[in-house]
Order: sequence, then C-alpha cells, then structure tokens
Amino acid sequence: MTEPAGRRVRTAALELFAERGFHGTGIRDLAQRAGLSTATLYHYMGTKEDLLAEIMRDSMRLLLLAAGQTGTFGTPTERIARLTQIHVLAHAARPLHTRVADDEIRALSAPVRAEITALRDEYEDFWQSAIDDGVTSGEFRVAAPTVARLALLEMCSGVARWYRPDGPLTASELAARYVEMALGLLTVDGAAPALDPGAADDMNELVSELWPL
Amino acid sequence: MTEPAGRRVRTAALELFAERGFHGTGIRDLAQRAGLSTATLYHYMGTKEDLLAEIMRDSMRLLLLAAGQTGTFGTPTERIARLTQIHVLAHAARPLHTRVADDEIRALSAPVRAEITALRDEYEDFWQSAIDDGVTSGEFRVAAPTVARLALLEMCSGVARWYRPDGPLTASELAARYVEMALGLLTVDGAAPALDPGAADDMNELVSELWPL
Amino acid sequence: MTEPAGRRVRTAALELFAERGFHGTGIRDLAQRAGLSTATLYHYMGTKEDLLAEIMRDSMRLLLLAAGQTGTFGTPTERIARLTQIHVLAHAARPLHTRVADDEIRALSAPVRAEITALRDEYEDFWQSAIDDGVTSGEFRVAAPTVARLALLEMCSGVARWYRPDGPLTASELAARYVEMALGLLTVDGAAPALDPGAADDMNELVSELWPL
Amino acid sequence: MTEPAGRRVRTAALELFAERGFHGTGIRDLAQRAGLSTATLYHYMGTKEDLLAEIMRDSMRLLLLAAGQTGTFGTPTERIARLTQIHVLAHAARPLHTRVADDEIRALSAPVRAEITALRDEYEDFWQSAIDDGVTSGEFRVAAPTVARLALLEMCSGVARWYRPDGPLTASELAARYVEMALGLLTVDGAAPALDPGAADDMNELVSELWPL
DNA sequence: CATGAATGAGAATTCATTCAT
DNA sequence: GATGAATGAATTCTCATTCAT
Repeated sequence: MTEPAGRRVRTAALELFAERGFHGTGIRDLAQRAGLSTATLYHYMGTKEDLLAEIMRDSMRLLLLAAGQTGTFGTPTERIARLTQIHVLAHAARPLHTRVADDEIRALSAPVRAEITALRDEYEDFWQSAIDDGVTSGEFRVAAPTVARLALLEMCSGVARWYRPDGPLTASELAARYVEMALGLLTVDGAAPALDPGAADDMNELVSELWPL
Repeated sequence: MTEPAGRRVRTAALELFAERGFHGTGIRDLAQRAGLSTATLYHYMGTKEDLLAEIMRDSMRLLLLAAGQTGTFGTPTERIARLTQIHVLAHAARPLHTRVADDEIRALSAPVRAEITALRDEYEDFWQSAIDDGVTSGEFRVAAPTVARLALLEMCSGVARWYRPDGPLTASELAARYVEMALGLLTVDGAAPALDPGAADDMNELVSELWPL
Repeated sequence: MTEPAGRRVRTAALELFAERGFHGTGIRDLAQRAGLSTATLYHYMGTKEDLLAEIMRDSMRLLLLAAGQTGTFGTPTERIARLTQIHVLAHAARPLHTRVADDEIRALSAPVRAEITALRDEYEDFWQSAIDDGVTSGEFRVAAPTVARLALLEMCSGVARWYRPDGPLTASELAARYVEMALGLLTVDGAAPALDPGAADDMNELVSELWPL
Repeated sequence: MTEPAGRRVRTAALELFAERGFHGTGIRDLAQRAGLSTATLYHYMGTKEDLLAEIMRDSMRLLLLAAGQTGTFGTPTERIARLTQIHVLAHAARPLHTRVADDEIRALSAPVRAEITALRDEYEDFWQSAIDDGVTSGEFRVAAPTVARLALLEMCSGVARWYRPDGPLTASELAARYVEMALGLLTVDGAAPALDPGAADDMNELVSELWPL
C-alpha cells in the first residue's frame, strides 16, 4: 500500500484484465482492487479502454524493442533462436502483460485496435522475415512459412498461460528448450514416422462423424 | 432462415462467443443475430451461461469421445500421433467450438466450471499418460513431461485461431505436419545448435532490463 | 390429477395467492401447479386478476349469504354470537379463501376493488348494526362501536392464519371460545384492573423514545 | 424535499411497502416517490430486499427491546398489561413499520426470513411465558395458552390497519381498552351466555353446506 | 487530491398475454 | 382442447462516466 495510487490502478487493471478479461472486469472491481473509490479512479486514468490500450502498447512496444535489438543480425537460425528466447522469457517474466496483449485485442475499439495490430504486425514481421530468409538460404525447410510463424508464436505464447517460476524449470531453461523445439520445427525433414495413410483417413472419418457440418 | 429458430440461437451464440467472447456478447446481440426479439430468445434457451455451457460440454465430450476411441491402443508414439491428429483436425474443422471451449472457461460460474474442467482434465490425461508411457519406454526424451503436454496442446489448439480451409494446406495436411512437429518435440535430443552461453546471458540481461520485476 | 383442469387452475390460484400473495405469484407458477402450459391456462381463465376476483367474490358472497341467514333475527347478543360463529368457522374451514380475501384487496384494480369492497361493507354492516342495536338496547357497553367492530373482525379473521384442524381444538370449540371472547369484549365494564396512570405514562414515554416521529 | 435522499428512500420504501406490499412495489415506484432516478436510488440502498429487511429488523428489534424492558417483572397480569400496551401503542404510533413487519415476512428470502423469524419468536416468547406463568399461578384461565397468544397478538396488531390518531380515541385510550380486552380474554370464565347447543349445530350445518370440503 | 452524488444507457431476465395451428 | 411460438413492456440491477464540492 506504499505504492502510489496511479501505479496501483495499473496493477489492478493488469491483474484483473488477465484474470477475468476486459469485458469481465468492471470499474468497480478496479476501484476495489486499487483501494480507491470509482470517482478517484478517474484521477489516475482516462477511460477503461485507455487502461487496456496502455497495457497492450507497453507490452507490444517492449517486445518490438527487444526484437529490434536481437532479431536483425546474424543468420536466420540465430535470429529465430534469439526471437524465441526473448519471446519465451518475456512471456515467462510478464505473463499478465502478455496474456492481456494476446487475448484482449478484440476488446479494443477500432482505432486503437488498428494501432496495436500495427505494432503486432511489425513484431511478427521480424519472425516472418527471419523464417523467409532461412527458407531462401536453405537453413529452414517448411512448406508453409506463414503457417510456421503462426504455429511458433502460438506455441511460445502459451507459456504465459501455464509457466510458474517455482516449477521444475527456470525461465532460461524453458527458453532454451523452446529454442530447440522452434528450430526443430523449422527443419522438419519429413523423416518422422508418419501414420500410414489408411489410419489418417480413419481419423478424418471419425472427425466427420463426431463434428458433422 | 429456413433453419429452425432454436438452432439459429445456438449458431448465433457459437459465432458471437467465438468472435467477441462471452462477456463481450449481449443478449441483444444474440437476438439480433438469430433474428428474434430478446423475449423470444428465451423461448429457446435457458440462461446465457447455459448456452455457453452447452457449447463447452459438446466440444469437450466429443474430443473426449474421440480420444477414447483413438488414444488408448498402440505404442505411445502411435497414440500421440493419433491424439495430435484428431486434436488438430477438430480444431481445424470446428474452430468456433474449440475457441470458445479454450478461451471462455473463466466465464463459467463455479459449478459449471468444475464440470467442464473435469472433462478437460480427463481429456488431457489421455495425452499425459501417452507421454509418460513414452518416457518410460524410452520412445520419448523430455525433461519435463508435464510441460511437454502443455506446450503440445497450446501449439495444436492455436490452429483454431488461424487455420482457414481455403488456405494452402488441407486440414489433413496440416494435421500430418503437426504430428511430425509433436513427435519431434517429444524426441528432442539436445543436438540442436545451441546458442553460445554468452549470447543466452545477453538475452537474459536484455529481458531483465526491459521487464524489470 | 383426476380433477378437471379448470378446477385445478382455481385450486392452484387459491393456494399460491394465499401462500405468496397475488403479486408474488406468476402465471408460470400457476401453470406449473395446475400441470398445464401457460397457454393452456388461458383456456380456463380470463386474466390473472379475474382469478383473484373470483376467489374474493366467492369468499365474500358466501360470508354475506351466511350472515344474511343468521345475523338478522334475535337479540343483538344472539346475532353477534352467530356472526362470530360463522366467521370463525368459515376462517377455520376455508383459511386459504379467507386469507386471500383479507390480504389481497389492495391488489385489485379500481373497478373490481370497488365491487369487492361493497360486498365487504355490506357484510360488515351486519356486524355494525348488531353492535349498534346492542348498544342502543343496553346489552353492550362499548365506547366506540366502530372500533369494536374492527377489533372483533381482526381478532376473528386471524384464525385463518394459524388454526390447524389437527390441533387441540375442533373448529366448533374454537368458535365457541371466540363467541365468549366477542361477547366479553362488547360488555367490558371497565372493572378490569387498570394499570395505574403513572405506569401508562411510562409506557407512552418509552414508545416515544423508541419510535421517535 | 430538504430531507436527505437516503432518508427519502427509506420513507418511500416504508410507505409503498405498507401500501402496496413488497411485490406490488417496483423500484420505479420507489425512485419516483423518493424523487430520484432508479440508478441514483442504488446509491442509497443495497437491494430492494435489503430495504425490506431493514424495516423489519428495526421494527422487530424495537418491539423486542421494549418487551425486554417492560415484560419481565411483576405479576403475569401486569406483564401482559404492559406488553399489550406497548404493542398497541407501537402499532398505533408506527402503523407503517408494523404493517410491513406483520405482512411481508413471506416476501423475504430464506436467510433473512430466518433471522426475522427468530426475532419475532423471541418477542412472542415474552407473551407466551407471561401467559403460561399466569395459567400456572391461576391468574389466567385459558384452555389453550398458545391459541390465546395468537388471538391476542392478531387482535392487537390489527390496530395498525385501521387506527387513525385523529379519530375518537387517543392512542393511550385505545391501549387502555385493549389491555382490558386482553385481560378479559385471558380470564374467560365460561359464564358467558352460550348459544344453545342446537343453534351451534345449525351453524355448523350451514357452514358445511356453504363451504363443502 | 478525493469523493459523494448523480445518471442515461444497458445488463439479463421475466412479465402477462395473444394467436395461429 | 391444447400448445409452441411470439412479444412489448416491465423487472431488478449494473454499467462506465461526469461533476460539483
């Protein structure tokens, strides 16, 4: 409680947006968590959406900054390794920020969403160009580079949903493992023991039965 | 509009919950999308939460049923391959259901959440035991099997967020690729070209600077 | 359930209006209790208020009929005795009807309320004229005959709120006791051991303190 | 209108609940009577039921307090006399509170109802033990002491329904009269001119005809 | 700085009732 | 008879926000 009120508001917003989502959080909840009245709340914030936008901007800008400092030099392999590492470390170190940034884009109004989406696209461009460069250079072998980017980012971002620093792995160890997985994913050689085609058809049939259109 | 009204309500709920989230969807939205008045809406549904619970129950039960039919026999490698395949196919074929089921658990009231969580835990047990068995048999080499399960599921579930059937890959092709990735992930041999330790430290330092605790 | 539906509706209304009050009872409640759909309900009734009006009309008409047959001949003492007896017997025998009639007048719309109030006034006139005649003849000694009527009726009507036929008194015994009390009440001779005036003042003071205006 | 808004809300609730009943009073009615918008109303209250619970709690607590101060010493006759006096005075002085407390218990939700019922039972215990003590000491002669308590309370509470301070009796005079009636009721000697048995049977027959089971 | 007071709009849900079949 | 479908109006209550003090 020695923290300044303005900071407490941000912390409250971060925690509650991560926990209940933007639409699931009321300003009364924010006020209570911050230990203020709802009216006082407005001394320290603009609108509720501004609060969300701040969180997302901060989150994206830092990621973007880090990507700019690490993702622009060296071989594609090195670039992907470093991008993966900071992405995982960031998601392990700041799970609330990253979860909000990942989950609540749809809650933003059009103009802010455009702004945040632009930042995110810029960030993902670092990944995409590293992947594309790797494919061009032959370091990576992937059929659909765009799909690869999406799969990689989903996989790495998931960390924010379950990683606990008091678990068996440190954040650094976790990041190292994800780097291995990411690079493996980008150099799939098709030598993995594929299911026999008949089995694949069976699966498709099962899915069609269970989830008819 | 030849569809019966009850079905239109379910479809509207599915689409809107997936698009805007449960809390971001009002009954007015549901009514409008279903082409009914809000009062008439209640002729075809219980509460808004009932609608959500139905979607999640259906989604989880089918996944569970499919896992029961495919994830219990054969080698661990085969089991994981099949589980991955149905999971990806299901998420590609029914992205709305699976997205709602993945994203809106927190919106459920305690009793329903307990019910759905139990179904989900049961489903994830198929994965966990396949992984654990593979580790025991030596087919898989993973330091933290629980982490592996989480990473795998996150990665595969992400499909529902971006896969489009009119893209470059069919759902079957996508599933095949994910099977390869999943098996690769579980047999990481540490032989991947690790970043040199100095570089890893640099990253950690950068993260510490950008996201101070 | 062998009862005809129309009767079941009346019974349901009677029970629920007595139990929860008119405004506390919804047509859904009525339909459920009667074992019908809400739409079917309307085959057997007019509006919800009609149902209430029927109950009150029946209740008041019977009371009025009985009063007309018993309250018009004999001495004032005999008339009051008979009126008390039928009033108590009626309230013991038909507690639901009488409770609804006593409690729900305010729920009626103006025109129906006027009608029911007229019936009630007519009924109470039997009491009032018996009392007044007794005062004129000297059989009764009461300072405020109107107050006496109100007190008597309140006291006797209360029976419907608590009397149970399986209790220690039969309805006839109960009625006999009330006849005694009623006649005693009308022949109060002021000889009862009054509180000393000082004590009465103390009470007034206490009330003023506890319930300040 | 110089009254503070919070008080106006309480007054409005008291008046309207007494006039139309809890279920017959909408928040719109409360808001209009208090001169506020419905939203502003909620600045000054919890739920509608809270408002009712407050009224009932206040009413019962004061009655209980008064009973505790006056109903515990002296002879049974004196105790009943004082209990009757405060009960009648309270009902004459605060008819709205007491009417709400008497009529709307059924409108309360289970937990609050339990609380209020406990208070009421405690209050009625003062009456019951005074009556029982009087029966033991021989001061009172009543066949069914529990019935006597119920009859007494019904009779006295009725005052709140019709007493007007600008009528022929002051509240004190009214209370004195009720004390006489109460004591008379408790010392019924059976000497009242009973109806001849044949007449009583006639009445029973008439009731049976008019209100067949 | 801080807050009590205030609000129009909207939340989910229920209301009594009608009507075509 | 019986009912599924439908609804405008009303229900209680919360929303995010403003503003005078």
